[in-house]
Amino acid sequence: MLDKTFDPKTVEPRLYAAWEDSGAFAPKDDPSAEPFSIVIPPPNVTGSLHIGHALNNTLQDVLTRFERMRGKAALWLPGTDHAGIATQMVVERQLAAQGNMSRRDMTRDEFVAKVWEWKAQSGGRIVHQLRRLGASCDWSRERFTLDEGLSAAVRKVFVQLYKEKLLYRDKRLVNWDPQFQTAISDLEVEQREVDGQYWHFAYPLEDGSGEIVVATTRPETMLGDTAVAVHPSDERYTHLIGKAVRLPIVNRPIPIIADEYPDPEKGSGAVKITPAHDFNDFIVGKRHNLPAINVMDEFARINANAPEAYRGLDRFKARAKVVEEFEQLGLLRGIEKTRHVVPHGDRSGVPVEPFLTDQWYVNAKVLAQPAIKAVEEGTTTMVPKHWEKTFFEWLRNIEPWCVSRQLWWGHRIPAWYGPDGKVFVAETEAEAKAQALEVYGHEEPLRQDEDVLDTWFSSALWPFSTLGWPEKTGDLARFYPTSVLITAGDIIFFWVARMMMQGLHFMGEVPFKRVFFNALVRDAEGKKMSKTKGNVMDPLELVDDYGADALRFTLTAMSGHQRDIKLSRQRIEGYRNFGTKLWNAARFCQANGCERAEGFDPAKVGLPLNRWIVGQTARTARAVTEALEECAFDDAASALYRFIWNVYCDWYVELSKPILKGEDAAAQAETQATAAWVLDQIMLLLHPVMPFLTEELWAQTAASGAARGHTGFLMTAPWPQLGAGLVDPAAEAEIELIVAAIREGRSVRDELNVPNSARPPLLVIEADDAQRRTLEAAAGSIGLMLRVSEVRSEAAAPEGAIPFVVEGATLALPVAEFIDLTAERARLAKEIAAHTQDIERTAKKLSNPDFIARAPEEVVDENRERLAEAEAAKAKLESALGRLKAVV
RNA sequence: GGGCGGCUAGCUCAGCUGGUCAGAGCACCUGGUUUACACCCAGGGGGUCGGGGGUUCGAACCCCUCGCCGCCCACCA
Repeated sequence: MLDKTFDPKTVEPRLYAAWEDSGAFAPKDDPSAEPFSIVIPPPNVTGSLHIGHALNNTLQDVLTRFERMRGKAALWLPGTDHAGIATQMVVERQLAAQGNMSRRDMTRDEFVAKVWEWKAQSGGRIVHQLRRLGASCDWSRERFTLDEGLSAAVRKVFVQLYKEKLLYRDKRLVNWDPQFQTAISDLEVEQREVDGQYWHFAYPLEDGSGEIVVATTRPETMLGDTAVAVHPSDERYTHLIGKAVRLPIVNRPIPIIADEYPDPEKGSGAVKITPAHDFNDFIVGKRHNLPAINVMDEFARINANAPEAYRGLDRFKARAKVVEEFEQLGLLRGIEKTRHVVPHGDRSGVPVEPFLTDQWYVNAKVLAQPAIKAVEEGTTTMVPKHWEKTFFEWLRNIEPWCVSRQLWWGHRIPAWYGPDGKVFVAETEAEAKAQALEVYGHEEPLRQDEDVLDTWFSSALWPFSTLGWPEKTGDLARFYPTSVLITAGDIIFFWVARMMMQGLHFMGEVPFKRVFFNALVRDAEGKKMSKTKGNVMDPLELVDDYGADALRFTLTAMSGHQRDIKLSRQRIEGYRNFGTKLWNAARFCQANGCERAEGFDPAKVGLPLNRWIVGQTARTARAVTEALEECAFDDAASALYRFIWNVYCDWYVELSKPILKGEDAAAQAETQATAAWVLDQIMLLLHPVMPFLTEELWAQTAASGAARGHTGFLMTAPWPQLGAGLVDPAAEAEIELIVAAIREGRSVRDELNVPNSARPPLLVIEADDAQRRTLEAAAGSIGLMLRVSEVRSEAAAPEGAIPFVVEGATLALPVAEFIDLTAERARLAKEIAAHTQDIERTAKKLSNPDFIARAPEEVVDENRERLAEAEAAKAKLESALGRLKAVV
């Protein structure tokens, strides 16, 4: 006998180990099986499982398990990302904590060795946490973005793009993170609104004839000013164009130039131009051939290009000093408080500095075109659809992608420099040397580029590099393009778009046919979870408290097309209860001898109740299948929930009780077999979402084993394929009538406060023969569920009987002695009012000639029927009310 | 400034290509020791579908407009 409740704590680890040991997570070898593949969004190797991962990976597992059961060769390929900056930070922090040793106190090789050491010890914790969720990844294929195969892929891509001139080295302004002393890409810059001020500085004219006032929020950059720009149409300054100002402090003459860039409406209309420290100024500088004077070093300290007194000063100290000096010089014309946005490094949190350096760039504009086209043509589709707009918006306005990082942890850039600075890009040093030999005619020492690649450069290759590319592996041939990508929307640019670009470029095919963007999980109040707010929900803790299945079902059920999910413990608890409900239904079946019968054919059952539940099962199987095919996870979950709880448990099990406990052996046997068969279908259909509970039930209902035609795990059992032929409309009509009679009858009893102990008969007053037969045949169930003594036909409702109308039939409960007449009058009046409203609305519609003329015929007919039914029901109730009044 | 989402019962949300579409779960109220389940069962109350306008025989659903809420992108003169 099953325990009273399912115990996830003991079952989950046991089952997971058993699945994993059995090899069931690997795709089956059968070459005729259709492939299905998902590559995991590789979590940072430093990461630990958060609720967003739980959502994302639950959905991947649901699809993987579903497709595996459907007989496909299903591969869910796991792995982790080396996460350049994040990991380097973690290890640096750890080093600092341990022995005050900084990365800069050791060689690059020593530091990288430390990181690997760290990775071996504590990296990849997250992949173990994924197992707790039940993730059926093929761990034998697990990859890491820095492992040898993936590194080879990175080098090959770099070299090829370079040869194709889609990757190049360029000196231009980058977003520089002074905290980490590295360039970062546009996407890693976060705009934060902060308090700041404008300082208005007067720059004296060289000829002593006056001054021109400029405003700035970054006074320290004036040390690198090389011009002052005014708008050509700005009459205030026309006469100054071509003259020069003498830059204070620096004491350098710089020209006043005319350019379209300054906005005469803003500030003084004159703008200081610092090409080396401002993106707009850089462009202006190019136009006018201005020198770009870089006045900072990689720590954002003032460098030797500035006057002596400033050298070595931090940018903010320099700022204060510049302001002070302007004041002393009597050239400070004003200070104005402002609130403005300042770009910050998303990892470091410090303001980034536009910085003039040599970096490697990818020509994303070119690579973007096929990616745009693939989505436009639907080769790759996005769910929810609106993400496609976001995708297009970014790709159509894409800028060159800065891919070099001044870090140590990552893929070292495969470029070598000769003594004269000539660059040789090659997959190996040997090749680079060979190239150099060609050029120089003799051997020259080469120096490899110190930088590493943006982490996302390797992530972009993930869908094919993990399958073995550039080798022509069997996996690559079989599983690329992958079937679907499930990811969070916040990395659509970082990752999804770049995979599209690289996948199309190197494989000639999209990396995935469909992308599902899962929502962002927030707390119950809708706030973003964060450690500082203390509202983080730890998925592992939730698994401990409610079981993995409850969490999985919750996340699945809530993952509609919303942008975010508000998660509460209460929800999870509700779905935990759902699991228990099913568990107990199985327990009921077990206690009542419900086992699969050898050779059981659902199409051949005879009892209407059984024909009905078989049909409902077929409908549900179809609904769940279709939903999962469309990534409509919430629809799948709600179809399951409804069927299991509100159909199988609430009605089928209840209605079957008299049969199971009754005398008719044939009916009993058929019902036992049917109940067990349906329960099996339920386990199968629910398994992708609740794998543990269903697998355990499957094992514990082993009495059905032989008849199942499948030995071994539920997770490898075939997905139900139930034809529409199993739906029997006649059986449906019968059960619907019984259900409606019980519902209505209960409502009557409750509203009139008929005591539970009362056992009146249910009288069938007006009904067609079929209805009469159905109700009488179901007397056992109705008796039990409606607490009536019998179901019997009667020509007319006796005095004081309470009538109610169901599917056009009039039934009555003779309970006059128990009831409060006032309550009954109120009940009847309420019913009548509801019908009256319906009648009015429908009649109004039907009296509209335009409606009759223009609405489709079936809609008109439908309304006519509806009106007739409502009028009939109302009439019956009114006569009942009339009789009631007569009695009083 | 540009773009995107959302605004439906107290709360969280379903309602796809306009015609039983006004729903579900939770919460709430009432009643239940019916041997599957109190992590349960039965019944009940509750919404002029953000405001306004329009298209239509008919709009929560389509169009326009306004209003909030949230997100993304751009933007340190």
